[in-house]
Amino acid sequence: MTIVGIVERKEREKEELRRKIMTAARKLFVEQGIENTSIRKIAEAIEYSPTVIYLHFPDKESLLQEICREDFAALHAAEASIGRIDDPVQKIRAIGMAYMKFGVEHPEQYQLMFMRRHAPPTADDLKERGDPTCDGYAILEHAVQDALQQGRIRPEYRDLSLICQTLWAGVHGTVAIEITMKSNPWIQLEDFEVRARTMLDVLIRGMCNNEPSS
Amino acid sequence: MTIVGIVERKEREKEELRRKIMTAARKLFVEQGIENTSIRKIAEAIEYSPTVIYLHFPDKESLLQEICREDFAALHAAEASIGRIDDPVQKIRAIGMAYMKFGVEHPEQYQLMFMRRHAPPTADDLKERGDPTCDGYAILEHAVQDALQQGRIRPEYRDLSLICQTLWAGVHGTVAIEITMKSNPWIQLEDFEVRARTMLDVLIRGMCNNEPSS
DNA sequence: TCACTTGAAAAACGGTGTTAAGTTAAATAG
DNA sequence: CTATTTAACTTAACACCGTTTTTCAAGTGA
Repeated sequence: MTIVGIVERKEREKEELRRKIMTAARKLFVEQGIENTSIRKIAEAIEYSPTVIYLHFPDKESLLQEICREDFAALHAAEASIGRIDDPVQKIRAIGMAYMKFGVEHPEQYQLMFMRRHAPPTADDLKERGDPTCDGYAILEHAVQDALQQGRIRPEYRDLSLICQTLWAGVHGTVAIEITMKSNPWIQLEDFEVRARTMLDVLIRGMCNNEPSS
Repeated sequence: MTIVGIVERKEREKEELRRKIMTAARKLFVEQGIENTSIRKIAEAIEYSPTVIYLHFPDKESLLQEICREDFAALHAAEASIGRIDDPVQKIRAIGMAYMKFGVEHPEQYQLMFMRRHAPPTADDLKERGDPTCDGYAILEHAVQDALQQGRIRPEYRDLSLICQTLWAGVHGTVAIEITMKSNPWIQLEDFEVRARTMLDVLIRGMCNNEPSS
């Protein structure tokens, strides 16, 4: 006769192993880079055979996406941790700064999230759960919405998502260049802090009505 | 007795094969994507054994970089083909547009050039030839220099390379997002043309002194 | 005890970049 | 003309990779 708890213990163990895989994988990503991290190395790190990974994830891409999902949550948390800022333009600035800071402090995760072509939508995945990226994106959208409503945005920009995507492109470009070109001997980049601040200044000045500059 | 021409013919043939490898490789990159292009596939395309490629390039990375170098020349040509524009700010706008156009029209090449971490500098390569990227970059630098001298840049921006890198980050972000996120079902991007134009407007308005907007 | 499910591992498949060892044809020297 | 060297090229192999199939052993239910 089977004790009731036994199946629960099994599920718990299974979940534990899944977690073990994901944390080991992320650790390897961060320490050795994404393309140097193989299924076999992950398996070795957790002291299991490579095949057990396939009992928890259909393929490597899914494992990546699952890690990605958690990292999106981390980015969301970073943005959400910004205290209440009443001035929506200052809020936008703070969000942009938090975004870029996250990017350079977690370059491997950032590459996973924003610098890889994503796999086509598997239809299942489409309905299963909401867009993982939109949490963080929604925070920006909200701030921009506020700015729009308070008449802080220049009149020629009325399209919310166009504004957001332009801001996003600016900060993304700054982070992406830092990650990609940091080790490039041909280009000597200015200090990242300075570039980040300059980008935000330029974007905000270019999009917003003239206000007392920060 | 050795005919003089014979060694030259050999060199010519060797150079021909080298060219054949590079054009086949680029063709495969463009048609099937970078990560789907293997040494073996390139070899098959030119109807030689895989090893012959290693007689012309020390490794795959070097082949990539060599192709990269040619593509930088193409980008340079695209920027250089811009006609003479006297207004330096308009010139900057045109350069930015040409850059972004090149990026979306040659996404695989663009990824090769600007969206991969480059290998560490092999010391030999350092002295051998100049920076391949600086040709295109120099054009932008020149235009910004003009704008600076003509007092078209806001007084808070005096550092030439900081200005250039900020502009670059903006247009790069726009292109990179287009390439990476085009196939992402979660995000529906605005029309690329619109985003590109908006980015340039915002950057220029944010950096330049107020002038009659274009 | 015996059949059956289940979790994990071993082995294998087809692919990758790369290297070492052969082969073969051309160019040279005597 | 013939022998030898050289160069171009291929074949075979190595060590990886992601993934699938097969095998195995331990636990479960009757």
